[in-house]
Amino acid sequence: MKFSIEKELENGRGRIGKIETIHGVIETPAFIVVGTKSTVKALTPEQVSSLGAQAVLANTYHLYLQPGDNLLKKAGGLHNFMNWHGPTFTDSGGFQAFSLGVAYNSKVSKISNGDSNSDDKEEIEINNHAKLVNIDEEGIDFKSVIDGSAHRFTPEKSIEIQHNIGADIIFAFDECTSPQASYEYQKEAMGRTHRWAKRSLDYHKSNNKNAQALFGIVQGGRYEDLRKESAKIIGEMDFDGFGIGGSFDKEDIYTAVGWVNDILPKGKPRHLLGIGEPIDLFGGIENGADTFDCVAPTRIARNGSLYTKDGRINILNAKYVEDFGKIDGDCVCYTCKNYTPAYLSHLFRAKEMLAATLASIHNLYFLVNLVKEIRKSMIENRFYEFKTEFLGRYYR
RNA sequence: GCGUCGGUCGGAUAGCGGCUAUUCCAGGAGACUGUAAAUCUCCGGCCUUCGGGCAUCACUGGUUCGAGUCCAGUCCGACGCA
Repeated sequence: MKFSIEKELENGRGRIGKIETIHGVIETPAFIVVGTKSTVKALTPEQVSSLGAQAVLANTYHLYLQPGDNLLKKAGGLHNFMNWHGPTFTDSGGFQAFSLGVAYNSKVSKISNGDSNSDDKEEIEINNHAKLVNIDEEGIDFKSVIDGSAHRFTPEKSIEIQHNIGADIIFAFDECTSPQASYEYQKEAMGRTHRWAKRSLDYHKSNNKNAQALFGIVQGGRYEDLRKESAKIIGEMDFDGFGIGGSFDKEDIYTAVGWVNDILPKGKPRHLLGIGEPIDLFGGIENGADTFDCVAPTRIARNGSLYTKDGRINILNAKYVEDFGKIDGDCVCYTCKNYTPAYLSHLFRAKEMLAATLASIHNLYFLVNLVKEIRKSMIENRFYEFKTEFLGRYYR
């Protein structure tokens, strides 16, 4: 993998660049499409490609459980198996430390809106009994979400699995924490993530035969001193690039990204893990993130929500039943060019599978294209104007 | 005409003398940020000073401290017999 910066944002940390992999180039900044189980839900790779996506991110935990990383190896790797021949990423399974841990069976999101009350703490207590993970210094015991069977991930194991899966860019094994975790816990988990980063890197260096790139992951929650410490420690390790992970406060994701990116080495790419609301993309790019991934566009699509330039809409609302106009104004995606709100409304109400496909195409196009527009605005030195104009309309 | 069974929210249901009338679907709204997710949450008689108050199980009476539930009659429906 090779990364180059072509231009930097004036009065900001942003950059325009490109990541070159043996499976193709990613022009950054870029929105990476999530395909957890080696498929972008509801879409064929041809559809993903034709809506403009440059790369796909799959998940180590899920593919390890099903169909198994050895099967992917036999299939000739992720690209061949899923018939996506562009660049790919795999997440390390570190997010599942959170989603199947304290977040299991709860409403806790990795993005906190600030207010934490006693009810939440009570909920966390309950979840400690239900959770499917147990974390110790050496690694994480996971229970399978498929059949409840027990599995153990260590940094070495995660990298071994990712080598078998064969994505172009892979991530160090980390622990994604809850935004509600205490400072003390964030610090403890961060220290563990740093030790795991070193072990991930060591294992990778001595076993990487396929020119895969390894990204280290910065943690530290919402605390400035921890974020900076993490960026320094991870940034000094010999990774090919970096992920910025973990939990954030909704209002200052960008602030935290800025703290980190001022410390990380400039010449290597930075991936902001799991972030992807329009406002977050502007904030992340402005503060020096190069790539993003997020389940939101495909998940909310399947649940009937669509991005429009005037904000999110719920196509299941009664007002769309007889709306034969446009879904999103002058949008040129396949869905908008060919179908009306009334038709999508019908497909969702009738629970037809095409609903998920058409909505996913639109939402992915919306975000992929938004990042491309942001990139273009940076090239043309009008990033701030574009940001003000877009967000002013989106959140009006 | 006789007999049997039955009428509970838009539909389908539970409820077998007692407290807030159950559940599913349809309907209305909301949520979703490195996917446990084609998922989840809330609303659904009227009034309210937000404490609560008043209704309601086809209809009319009755029994009872208390009735969707028991009794009688009426209306409606299904089935059976003529």
